[in-house]
Amino acid sequence: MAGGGFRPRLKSKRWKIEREVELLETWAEENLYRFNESSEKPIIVIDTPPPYASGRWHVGGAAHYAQIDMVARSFRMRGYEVLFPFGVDRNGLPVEVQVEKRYGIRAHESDRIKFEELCRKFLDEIEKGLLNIARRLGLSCDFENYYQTDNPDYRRVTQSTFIALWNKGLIYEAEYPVNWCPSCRTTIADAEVEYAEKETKLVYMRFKVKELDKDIVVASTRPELLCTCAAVIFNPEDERYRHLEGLTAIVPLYNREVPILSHPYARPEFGSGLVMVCSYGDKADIRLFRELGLKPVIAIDPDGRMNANAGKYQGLKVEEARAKVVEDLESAGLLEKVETIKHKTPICWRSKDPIEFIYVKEFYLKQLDFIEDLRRIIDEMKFYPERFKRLLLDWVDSVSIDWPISRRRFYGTEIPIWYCKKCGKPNLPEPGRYYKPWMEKPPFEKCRYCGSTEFEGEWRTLDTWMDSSISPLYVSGYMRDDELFKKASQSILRPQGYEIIRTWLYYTILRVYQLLGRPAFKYVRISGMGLDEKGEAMHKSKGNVVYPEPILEKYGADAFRFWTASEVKLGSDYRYSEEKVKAARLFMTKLWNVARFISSFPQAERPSKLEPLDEWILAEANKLIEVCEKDYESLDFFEASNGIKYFVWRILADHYLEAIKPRAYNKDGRFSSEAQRSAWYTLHQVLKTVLRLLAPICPFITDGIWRELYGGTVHKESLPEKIPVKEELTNLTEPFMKLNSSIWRLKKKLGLPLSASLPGVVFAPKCLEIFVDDLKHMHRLERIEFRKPTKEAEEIGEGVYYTAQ
RNA sequence: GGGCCGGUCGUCUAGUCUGGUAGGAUACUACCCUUACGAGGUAGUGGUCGCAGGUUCAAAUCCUGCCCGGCCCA
Repeated sequence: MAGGGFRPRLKSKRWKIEREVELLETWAEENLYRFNESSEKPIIVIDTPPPYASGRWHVGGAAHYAQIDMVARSFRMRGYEVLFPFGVDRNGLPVEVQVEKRYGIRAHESDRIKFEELCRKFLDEIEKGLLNIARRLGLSCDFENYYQTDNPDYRRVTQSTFIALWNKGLIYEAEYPVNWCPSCRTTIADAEVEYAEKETKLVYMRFKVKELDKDIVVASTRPELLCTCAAVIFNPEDERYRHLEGLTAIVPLYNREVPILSHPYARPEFGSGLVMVCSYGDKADIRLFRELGLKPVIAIDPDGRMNANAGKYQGLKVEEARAKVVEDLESAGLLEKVETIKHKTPICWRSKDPIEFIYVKEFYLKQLDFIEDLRRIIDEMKFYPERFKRLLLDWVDSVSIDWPISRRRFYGTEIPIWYCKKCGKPNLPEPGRYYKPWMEKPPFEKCRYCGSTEFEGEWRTLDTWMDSSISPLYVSGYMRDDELFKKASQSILRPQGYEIIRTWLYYTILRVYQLLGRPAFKYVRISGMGLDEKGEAMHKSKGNVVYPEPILEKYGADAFRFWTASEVKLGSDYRYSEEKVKAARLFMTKLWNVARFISSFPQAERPSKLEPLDEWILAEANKLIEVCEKDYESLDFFEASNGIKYFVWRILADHYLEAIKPRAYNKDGRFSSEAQRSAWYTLHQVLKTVLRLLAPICPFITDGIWRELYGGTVHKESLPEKIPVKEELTNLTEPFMKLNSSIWRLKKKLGLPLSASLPGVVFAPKCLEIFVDDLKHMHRLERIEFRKPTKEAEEIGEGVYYTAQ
């Protein structure tokens, strides 16, 4: 074989992006990622976040799913049977809002059956796009069996869990003040409330004190709630108002008498230090009414208008009433002044409109009773990174009311209840099928309480988190495949972003605990958010959304995936940057060409004795294996991807490949055939190691190379095992690389091309003597000595000397 | 007001747990044309590590206070 004739088996000079699409087809044909239920391997279930089908994925979303796929693939290569389902979340308010917008209709005024159809049509369109991009990213899910949270089977399971919890006595109906979104016309849970800093007017109003012939000034941002004012409070420490304790204030415009009390909630420095307590301006009001034993008056209707309790303001919207009240106070001489302040206002997470607190009868799921248990079982789950466990526990600690689970909306899982027309009591069906009480006859004849036969079906739906919070149960076979459920349900991994810890994660843990009495997850993996190039969250309204499709087309899915793996450590927010995807693409080219070079040489058996340099690169490869294993075990890809890149580019390509070229080609037979075969063996060994380590991150190029050079698919391989070599050889890496750099620098200084021979003597560190043959030919050295340099020798690098004589 | 995360070459970041020459990517400059790769290679320019104190022989790293940005909770 000496003397040339080496041609790369990989022909193209570059990894072609079209090959990715071909490989997708190959994988599909080969059913490569099918879950084998009867496998003997340990099972891991990945509770993939079902993306919400109300919009397209931006690069952050796509990156997140690519990472989850890396988790799935790395588990597969670590010897697990991986159940990696793909689901689409299609329930709930967001889609209704979009459909209302698109068709200019209001759900409350539309025919429900038609409205449902419009929602489904809209969802189908969006879903198609989601599935396309998910496939194109190379997600190794079983796309033939993806689930939808609005299909009858999923809704059947949601309803069954509702019925089960009802039978356990965990669900009750009650009339409490709730967070109410007037524009969505529904109750929302605390977890769905956001806060926005808004400019608000702080209105200073004059109240008369009945017992004294004197006015007091009360400041409020909600003057329209004067009609509900039930008390005026001041801070007990506040000297200014101590004398008012127990007196009576007279509410302006309404002339109602209310007590003046002291309570620490009033902050002396805010406004005048006097606060009016209304039902209900904010959450604190709710608490104060309860603590002070006040009687609430409700003045706002579900559609956000003032009712009869507001007197002359009846029928006005909240903002209109506010302006009118201020006007009237002014003309009555009761307005002291108005200040503009910044104020955190609670808003609805979907409509972004301010929420109100009104009395509504809703169904509640008990959660306060479970706080202690939740704390305990959360502690049993393993979090990556660990710090996010704290975040969840903090949320658990802040839960203060039970979870309102009924929604006055339409596109969701129906609450499976029929009310007896005679006695009004709720009758629930047996679990087992999907019920639509608003349009179906009940599956029973008589009321179980009074025996009457006339029923009225419940029209409301469930909070969509009632559906989402059973996703791990659904995918692991709960109520669908008992065999699978038994094997799989205690080994579930939840990957998700930190922004839905208090919703999806919290609710799932609560629900699974209530249903099964055990932790929902073994592992929880929490990732950061994808931001734009400036580091800001992407929002349609901000116009800074970047979509992944053109990027995948331009740079390929592997480059995109490599970018997301190597950008930041797990848990940190990551910025999208086209420059970085481009850089990842360059690495794909580099890897391809490394493989292309290696593909010039035949695969050889391990020779009885490896050349020292070959053993050294294998020792470095072993180190890389360790780094990757550790990273994959912690469900992260940052260290692995960067380690692989550094190894392939900076160590393997720059130093090892350059060093062994003379020996691998062995053009004039200066090396023994055994030494040559040692290089051949090592080259392929190292390439195979790299391909297997990188396969979870870049499944296309690694499989492309593997199939062409080694046959079969890399995706059926395990992660590589270390090859037994002397590990301490890695101590030579730094001196070896420094020596090479020194000589390259020297040749440059002397104006010699790198291919020229070097006439003088190089003095190198003693430890590198074992590489002498390779070093000589690599740099075309006349003489290299591993001893103390002579006096004339000049230092050309750390520990490296040269003299022309 | 409280909690968490972050502030490091022009830009994006690693290093902080476990103190010891601040590493990479990108951009920029010069050179090379070496039988895998010019979508390469080699070499180079560029940093008072947010600010002020403290501990230490030694601080990007540990401690205290402050400033700025983001997120979450009151």
